[in-house]
Amino acid sequence: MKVTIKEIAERAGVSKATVSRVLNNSKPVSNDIRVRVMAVVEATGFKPNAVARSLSMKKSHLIGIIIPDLSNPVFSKIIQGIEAKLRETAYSLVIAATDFEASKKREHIEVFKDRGIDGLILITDDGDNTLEMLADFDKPVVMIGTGQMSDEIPVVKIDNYAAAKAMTEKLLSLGHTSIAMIRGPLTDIQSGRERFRGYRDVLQLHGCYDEALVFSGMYTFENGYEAMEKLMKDERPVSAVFCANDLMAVGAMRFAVEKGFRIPEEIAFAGFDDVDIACMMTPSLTTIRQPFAMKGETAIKVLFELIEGSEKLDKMVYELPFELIERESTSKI
Amino acid sequence: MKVTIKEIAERAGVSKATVSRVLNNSKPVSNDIRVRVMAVVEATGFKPNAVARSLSMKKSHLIGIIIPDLSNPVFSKIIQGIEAKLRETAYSLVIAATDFEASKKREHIEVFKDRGIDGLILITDDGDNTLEMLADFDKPVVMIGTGQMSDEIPVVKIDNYAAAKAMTEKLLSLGHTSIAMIRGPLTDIQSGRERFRGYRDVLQLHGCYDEALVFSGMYTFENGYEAMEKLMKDERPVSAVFCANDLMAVGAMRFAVEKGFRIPEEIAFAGFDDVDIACMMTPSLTTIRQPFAMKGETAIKVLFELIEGSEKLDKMVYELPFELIERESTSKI
DNA sequence: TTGAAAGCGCTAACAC
DNA sequence: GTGTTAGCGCTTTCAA
Repeated sequence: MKVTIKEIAERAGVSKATVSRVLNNSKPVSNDIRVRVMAVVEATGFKPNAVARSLSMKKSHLIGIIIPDLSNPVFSKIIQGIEAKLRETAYSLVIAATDFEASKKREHIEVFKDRGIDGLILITDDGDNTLEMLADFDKPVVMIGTGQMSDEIPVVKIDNYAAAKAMTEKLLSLGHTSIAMIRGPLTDIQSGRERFRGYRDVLQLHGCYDEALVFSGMYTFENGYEAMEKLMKDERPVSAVFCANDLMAVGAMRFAVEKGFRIPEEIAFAGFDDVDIACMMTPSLTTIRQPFAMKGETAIKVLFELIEGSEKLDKMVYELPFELIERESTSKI
Repeated sequence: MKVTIKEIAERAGVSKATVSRVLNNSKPVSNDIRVRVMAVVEATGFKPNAVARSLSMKKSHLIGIIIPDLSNPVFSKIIQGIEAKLRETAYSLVIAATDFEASKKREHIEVFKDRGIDGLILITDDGDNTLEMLADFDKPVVMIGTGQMSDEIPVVKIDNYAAAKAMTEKLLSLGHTSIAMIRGPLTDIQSGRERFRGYRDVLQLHGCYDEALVFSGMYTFENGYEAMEKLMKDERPVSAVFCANDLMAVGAMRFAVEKGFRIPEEIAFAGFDDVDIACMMTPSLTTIRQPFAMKGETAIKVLFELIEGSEKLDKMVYELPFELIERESTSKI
C-alpha cells in the first residue's frame, strides 16, 4: 500500500497539517520539526497523492490539448513545444484528437471539463461553434493557429497573410508572372483564406492575378497531386506554383516530375510550413517556415499567465515571426 | 459554481448514495426514483467530478504514455492508434516525452505514479534500467517496439529480424549481391540490432556478407546522408543499400542523387518503417511497413486486459505482421 | 430499495 | 509554530 501523509505524521510525531506545511512550504515550521519530518519523508519515499491534492485544492495540474490529427507533423511539432515547456512545471499534458470532427471536439471538451483540467489549448482550423462549446468552460483557453474568434480567448499565430504575400513577391522577384496557387479548401476561413488573400492581393497589385490559376485541396499529398493534374490539363503557361502547405507542394511536384518537367527550371514550386520533408525532398522545397515549437511554448506561456497570473493579458493576439526559406524548388527564371 | 451530487440529491429529494447508484447503475434503484433523479441530472447538466471520483475509487482513469520524441512520425502514428482506441473508453491519455534521456524517463514515471495513472505504455528503444525505474510501480505496463525485457511486462512489436531478412532476400532476388547496410547505432540493442542481424544472416547464408559494407547512423536524415558519403568514398561496388529506417534511406538517397547516381538503375535503396515520406519521395521508397496504429491499439487492448481483466494474459509478446512494400527505389538489376 | 455515515488523502481555516 | 477540524465531491459499506 502507498504510504499516506497520515503515516508520515504519526512516524514523525506531528500532525498531518504540519507535514503538509513542510512539504508545501505553505507556513513557517520550526527547524527541528522540519528536519524530523523530512527525514521520515525521505526514509519512506513519501509522495503526496496528486488526486487527493487536486480534490482539496480544486486544481488538477492537468493541461488539456485538443488537436485535429496527431500524425500530422505540423501539429505534433506544436505539441512537442508544449510538452517541453510543460515539463518545467508541475503540470501534465492530456491529449485528445478530433480527426477534424466537431462532435469529437465537443466530447473532449466535456471530458476535460469533468476532469477539472486547469487550462486548455485548442489547435483548430475552423470556426465550427467552438465558442459555443466553450461557453460554460470556466478555465483559461488559448488557441493556436486560427484567427481571433472572440476577444475572450487569446490566439497564438503567424501572419499568414503577410507570409503568403512575401512568398508571392519572392516568386515575382524571381521573374515569374504566371503563378498558380493550390490553396486550402474554401471552408478553411482561417489561415487557408489568409494565405490565399496574400497571394491574390500581391498578384492583383502587379496585374497578373488570374482566377483560373487557383486550385484547392485539403492539405494532403494526394490533393496536391490531383490539383496539379487539373492545373496541367488546362495547358495554361504556368511557371510557378505556390501551395498552401508543404504536403500539397510535394504532391504537386510529384505530378510535375512524372510528367517529365524539370524543377525548378521549367516549373517552380513553393510550399508553406517547412515541415521536415521540405528539406529532405529532391529538389528541396522553398517554403515559409513556421515556428511550430515556439507556437506551443508561447501558448503555454500565455495559458500560465491566465492560470496563475492575476493580471490581465497585455494582448490577445500573439503573432510569431515566420521566415521565407529559399531552397532548390525555385530559382531565377 | 459547478453543481455537485449533493445538490442533485437535494433537488430530487433523495440521498447522495442513491444519485450515485442511478448514475453508475451500481445497485438496483426503483424506477420512479431513477426517473426523478435523471430528470434533475438532465435539467442541471450534472456531471460527476472526475477527481473526487478518482479519489474515492482509487482509479484515475488516466493512461500514461512515455515516448522518446513527439515529433517523430514513427512515434506519433503509434500515439494516434492509442488515442483512437482510448477514445472509446472512459480513459484519457497523458503524454510525456523523454528526448531519449533516461533521467526524464525516470522523472515522468515518478510523476505518473503520483498521479495515480491506471496504466502505462512505454515506447522505448533501450534497456537503460527502465525495469529498475518501474520497480515499485504497481500499475500495469505495456511496452511497444522493444524486445522483451522482463517476463512481467508484455511487449507489442514486429519481428524485426524476419522483416530485415525478408528485405535482404528481396534485394538478392532482384539480382543484387553487394548490398550495403546503414544500420542503427550499435547502442540500439533492440530492434536496430535485430534488423542488422536479419540482413547479415541472409547475406552470410548466400556468401556475400561483407563487414566493410555496414555503416551506422542515429536514424536521422543527416546520418543517412553522412553514412552514404562514407560508403561511396570507399568506392566499393555497391548496387543496393538497405537502411534501418526510412529517414536514413531518404538521406542516403539524397547523397546518391547529388553525386549523379540514378535510382534505382545504378543504385537501389530500401528503408524500414514506411512513414509517410516513403511514398512521397521521388523515387518512392521500397520499405517495410510497420502497422503503427495497430501497435498502439494492441498495446491499449493488452493494457486493458491487465487493468480490468482478472485473467492472466495468454501471452507476453504480441508480434504484429509487417509488410514489404516494393516501390520505385528498387528494381530488377 | 434507500439513507446515514464513513472514508479516499490531502489542504486550509481556525484555534491554541 | 502547531494541532484540531472541517471539508473537497464522490463511492460504498452498513443498517434499516
